[in-house]
Amino acid sequence: MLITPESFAAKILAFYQTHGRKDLPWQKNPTAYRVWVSEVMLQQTQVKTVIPYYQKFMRSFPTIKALANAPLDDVLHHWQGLGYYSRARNLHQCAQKVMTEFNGRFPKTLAQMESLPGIGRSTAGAILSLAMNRPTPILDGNVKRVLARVFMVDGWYGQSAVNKHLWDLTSRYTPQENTANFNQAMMDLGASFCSRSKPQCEQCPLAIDCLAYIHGKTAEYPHKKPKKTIPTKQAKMYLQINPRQQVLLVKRPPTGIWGGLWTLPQFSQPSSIDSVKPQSDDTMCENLIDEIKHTFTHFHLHAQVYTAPKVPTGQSANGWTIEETSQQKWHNINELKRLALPTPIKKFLFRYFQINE
DNA sequence: AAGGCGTGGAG
DNA sequence: TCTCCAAGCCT
Repeated sequence: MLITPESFAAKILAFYQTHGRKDLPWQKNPTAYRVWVSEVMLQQTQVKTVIPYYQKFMRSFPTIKALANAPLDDVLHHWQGLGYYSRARNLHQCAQKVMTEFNGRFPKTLAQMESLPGIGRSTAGAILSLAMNRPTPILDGNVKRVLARVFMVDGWYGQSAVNKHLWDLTSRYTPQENTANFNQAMMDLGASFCSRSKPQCEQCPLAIDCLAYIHGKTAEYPHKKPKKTIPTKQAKMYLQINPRQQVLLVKRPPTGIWGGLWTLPQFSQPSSIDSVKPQSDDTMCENLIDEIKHTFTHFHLHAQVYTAPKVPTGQSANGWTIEETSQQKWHNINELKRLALPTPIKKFLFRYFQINE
């Protein structure tokens, strides 16, 4: 016998009263702007990581108008270290769109909300429910985990059929009343008792209704994503300093890895061959000074950093190709801390030039 | 429909 | 040290 939506909502709302989080920075006077910024920052990012970014961001861009009028580079700088930088670009574009197309106020329908860049179905639902108390469901990782266990949903989240099933479930079980508290509580339950590992089912209000718990299979749900070995990309980076003590940096194209951020001029091997080591060309007078190893979601980066009097241009030997860039510029050393730099590049540069922070 | 897109915390 | 993956969206 499946739990009814009424009973489900009642239990979750009771949980909200006793265990719900009510003091997060974006929860005091939760305007659409505040909820939106927090929700975008929280995409695939933990609360603890987000909080300091959120607070600094709000001090710098207190209103959507201020955000829309800010240079994109400033927004990217505030996003430095958070990752998934297209979020910052979309956030900026979205602010401008809300200003010009919606007179500076977020729309109130789900369809209009979802039409905005960087706002998908779940983020739209979160803004509408948490900031406007409209009865829209959400489906973030926490809600997915709770539902996958309570209803023993088979399959991995990445499969569209599974995602659709979970959307059907959250739509059916999200109440029309008190939707804000319900949605917040579902996320809080998923983040606390119904955690990924070692869930505390004895304390969960849904324990007696939870199919996974009843069958002793909470550890099996949600199903894990199939693991794949990710490739390693080799790269050569060049640290070039001119007589005025400036360093040459390139701005990466808007899309792709590290989109819009400043990094070192870089040669890459399109195909990953782990055994092939890049070879220094003596005529270039290169000096290997450091090595950068960094792991992304879908590949490892293994880069050698060289100092060179001049960065090689065009097609290099052995199939090494220069990475596409949108812009290049000499930067003063003392201005590096104002730029949006990828984390491993920032660590290298700050270490090399002995910059603090 | 499945893969691209960051980083750091947890175990 | 290594694996897994977190308040997803876009293409």
